[in-house]
Amino acid sequence: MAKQIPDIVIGRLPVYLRALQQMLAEGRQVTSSQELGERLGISAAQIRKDLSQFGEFGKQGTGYNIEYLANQVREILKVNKTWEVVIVGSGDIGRALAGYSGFSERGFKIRDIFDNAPERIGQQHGEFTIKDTAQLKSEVQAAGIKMAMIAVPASAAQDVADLLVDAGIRAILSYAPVNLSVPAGVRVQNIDPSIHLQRMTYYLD
Amino acid sequence: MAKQIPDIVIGRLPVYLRALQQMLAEGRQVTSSQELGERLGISAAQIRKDLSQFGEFGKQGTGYNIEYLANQVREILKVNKTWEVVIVGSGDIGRALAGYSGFSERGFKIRDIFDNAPERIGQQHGEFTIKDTAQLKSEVQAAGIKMAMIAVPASAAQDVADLLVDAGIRAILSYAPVNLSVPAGVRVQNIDPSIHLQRMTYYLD
DNA sequence: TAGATTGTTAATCGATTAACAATC
DNA sequence: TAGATTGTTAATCGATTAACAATC
Repeated sequence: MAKQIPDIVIGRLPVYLRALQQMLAEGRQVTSSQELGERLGISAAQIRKDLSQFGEFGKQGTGYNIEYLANQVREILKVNKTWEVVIVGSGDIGRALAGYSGFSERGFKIRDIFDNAPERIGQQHGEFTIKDTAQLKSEVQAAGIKMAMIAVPASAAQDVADLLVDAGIRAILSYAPVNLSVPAGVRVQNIDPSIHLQRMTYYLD
Repeated sequence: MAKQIPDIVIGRLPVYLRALQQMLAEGRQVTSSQELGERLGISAAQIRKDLSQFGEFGKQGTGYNIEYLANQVREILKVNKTWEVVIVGSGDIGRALAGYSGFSERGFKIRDIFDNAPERIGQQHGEFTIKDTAQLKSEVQAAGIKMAMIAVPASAAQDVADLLVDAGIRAILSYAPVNLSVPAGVRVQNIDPSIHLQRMTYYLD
C-alpha cells in the first residue's frame, strides 16, 4: 500500500501549481522554495516538506525548474489528463460555470449541463444545450464520468447528490449551501460565498 | 487583550451556523453535539471544544437550544448585523453574485456592482446599475464599507485588490484564480473551482 | 432517580518549523 | 572555491480526541 499522504498536503498542491503556472506565464524558468513561499504566504520549509512526500524535484544551490516541477505536480494530482465534468443546475451559477474558460487549461472539460425544469431543457447556452436530468445517469455511466458540480437550490441538492453517486460520480463540487451526505469513497468540496464571508467578519469591527 | 481563538475554529463556526439554521427550518428546537457532529462529519468533542472557546451554551443532559445557539454563533461571528459588500466585475460571476438571494439571510447585502468597461457601465442587472470603478473609492469610504468580492479576470485582480485596500476594504472574497498580495490586517478568501476540483482528482483513478 | 449530555482536562496525535549535512 | 538551496531529521507547536466529573 502506498504511503499515506495527509489531505492537507494534497490541498496545497493545486495552490503551488497555480503559482508555478503564473511564474511560467511571467517567463520565469527557475524558482526556490523561499520565493514560492513568499508569494503564497507559506514557509519555505513547508513547501519542501510537502514536495518531499512525492520525490525529489529540486537541485541544491539552484532550486526548482518551474516547468518540470509544474509537470510533476500535475502528474501527482492526476491533472496531466483531462477530466470530464457534468454540471447539474442551469441557473446563474450553473451557466457561469458552463461558460468559465479557466477549466480547460487546468485539466477539466465541461461535458454537459443538466436541469430538470421543462422550460429550461433544450435551451442553448453558449456551446451547451441543457439536457434533462433524467438522462444524466445513462450518459455519466456510458462516458465513465467521475466528477460533477452541483448548482441547484439547497432544497434539491441532496437529491441531486444521491443521483450523481448512483450514476457513479466520485467527486462533487457543490455550490449549494447545505451539508451533503454521501457514502465513503465519494469526495465533496463545498463553495458557499456566505460561509467564506462569515469567516472574515469575526476579524472586522 | 482577548484570548486568541485559532482561525481554524473561526472557520468552522459558519458551518455550524448553517447546520443550525437548517435544523431550525426543519422545525427542530434542540440538538446535541453528537447529532450536529454526525451531520457535519465532525467529532462531538470538537464541536463542544470549539464552542467552549466562547462560553457555555448548552445544558447537561439536554443539549443545545438551536435558536439560542444560532444567535450566539451569529453574535460571535458578528453576522447579527448586516454587512454591506461591493462587487467588482460584472461578468458572469459578478452578475451571478449580484443576483444571489442567499446573502440577505446570512448577514450580507450587496451594495453595488462596479466595472471599468465603458460598455458595461450604466447597464442594468436586476436591481443594480453597474457603476464605474472610478467611483468606487469615494463610495466605499463614504459608506464605510469593509467587505468586497472580486470577480474580474486574473490579470486585473491584483490592481482591483490594491484599489479596494486603498479604499478601506478589510475583507476580500476573490473569485480570480491568482494569489493576491495584501497588507497585514486585510483578510482574503479565495474561491477557485479549478483548485477545488484539483484537490479531488488525486483520489480518483 | 437514572440516563443523557455538557464543559473541561489530560493524553494523543499530527502538522509545522528550525536546523543542517549534502551537494549543486 | 564560496554561496545557495535542497531534502530530511528532530524539536516544537498546535489541534483533536478520549475520558469523566458535574449536573440537568
